[in-house]
Amino acid sequence: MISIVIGEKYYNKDPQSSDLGRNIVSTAVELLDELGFEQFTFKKLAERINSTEASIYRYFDNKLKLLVYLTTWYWAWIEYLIDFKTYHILDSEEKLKVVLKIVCHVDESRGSIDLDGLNLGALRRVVDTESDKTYLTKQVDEINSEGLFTGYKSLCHKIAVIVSDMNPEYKYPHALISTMLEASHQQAFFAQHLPSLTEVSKGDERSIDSQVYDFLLQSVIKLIK
Amino acid sequence: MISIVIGEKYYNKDPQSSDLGRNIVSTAVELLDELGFEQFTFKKLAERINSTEASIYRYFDNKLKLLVYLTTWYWAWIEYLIDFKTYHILDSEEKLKVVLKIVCHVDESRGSIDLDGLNLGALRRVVDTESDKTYLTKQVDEINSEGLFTGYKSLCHKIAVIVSDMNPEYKYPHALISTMLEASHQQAFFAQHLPSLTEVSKGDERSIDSQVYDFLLQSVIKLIK
DNA sequence: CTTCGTTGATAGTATTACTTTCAATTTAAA
DNA sequence: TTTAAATTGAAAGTAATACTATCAACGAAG
Repeated sequence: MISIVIGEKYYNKDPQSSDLGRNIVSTAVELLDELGFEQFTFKKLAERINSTEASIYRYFDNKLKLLVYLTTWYWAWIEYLIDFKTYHILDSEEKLKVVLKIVCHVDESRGSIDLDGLNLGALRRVVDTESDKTYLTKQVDEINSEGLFTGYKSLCHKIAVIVSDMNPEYKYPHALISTMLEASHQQAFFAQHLPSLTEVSKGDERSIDSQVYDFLLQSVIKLIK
Repeated sequence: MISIVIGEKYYNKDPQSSDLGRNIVSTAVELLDELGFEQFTFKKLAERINSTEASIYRYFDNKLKLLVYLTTWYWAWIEYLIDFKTYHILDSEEKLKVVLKIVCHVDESRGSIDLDGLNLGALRRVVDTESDKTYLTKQVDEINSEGLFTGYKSLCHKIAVIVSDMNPEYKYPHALISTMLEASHQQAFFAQHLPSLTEVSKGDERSIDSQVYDFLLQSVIKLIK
């Protein structure tokens, strides 16, 4: 039994320390998935869990911070999966393939898996659609100076190291990986909502996830070599 | 003297048809640049131009639609520049280079250029930071079905055609170009606010814009061949 | 001279994003 | 076992947001 632990700078009171806290987090994921970040409010969340706005504010300053907490949890989980599934792999290229599969959710068992009581399918959709909003705000520098983006940075760096390992001459390992991580969301989103922006297609016999994987793997490998 | 014309589905009343309308649009760009989309309101805009909320609502349904209008204007302008600067070029690779230069704002004369009374520097920053919010919302499908994303789609397609021209075998022209267009914002943003996510650096002797251009050009060319 | 269209001014509503206070209850410590 | 501390719920309040509606003043066009 594993558990993702998130540092205290993300919240006022550790949501993992109480039933109410865990309930706030897991219900927030589902409500964000249903309503989207803009329509999501602490009031609605409070109603859903039969609690009050004031109680939720005791855990999180505001909904942006809650979103930052959730995305950090998500990236920490991805990083855990990477460590777990690649620690025995020696070949860098093989390692990179596994990493991209994890990032693109290829080979993932269907249905809504739960970990720490979180609906991972919903969390993934929330991250796909909303995670960019954690930094596309005038508060970026403030949030960043509090160290709240270290989860994403750490993941990006971990993968960039594999890239540098494959080709120490390659000039843009971090730029490449941040671009690819973003593309993994975007291409899946475009396939669903703006299909003319991508060849990745809902109608294809292969899943969207494996098409995105195909696109990213092919791109990354070719660029590094 | 040229002028970018935006279709009527984007507004209730054509902002180009009156002083007030033009003032709304040009001041909106500056206010969005200053405050960011979340803090920007029609009330604040009305105060800045000594008008009223009600008057602004006569032009635009809400601030999302205004943002969609502005990004559409921006992409239309980029597309105009592409047509203008590449129509005499026969070689596809040469064409693509020019296109990427335009997209990355390389060779652009410094200072805040004005076109149609718009502060293009501010508009560009707004597009870099806020444009993703036009589609990362639960209203995507609705907005898309009204045809309001055709500007971006058309630009993406225009560049994808050049890619297909260079290599008809390449499988992902649209996916590649949408990824690169997004990366052109992101990498510039990361260099400014989250520098550990990219090798593009403020401290470099070359401008951020030309570093991003270098990264994108090198990537795109290598992937197509 | 009249009518239409545009804008400004004012007011009003429901919702959001919080903060504050207080009482009830549960938990943990002495 | 009592006592104090921490947690939550309940209720109320505030300033701002995202609108909508009404009406009067004004200028331009017929």
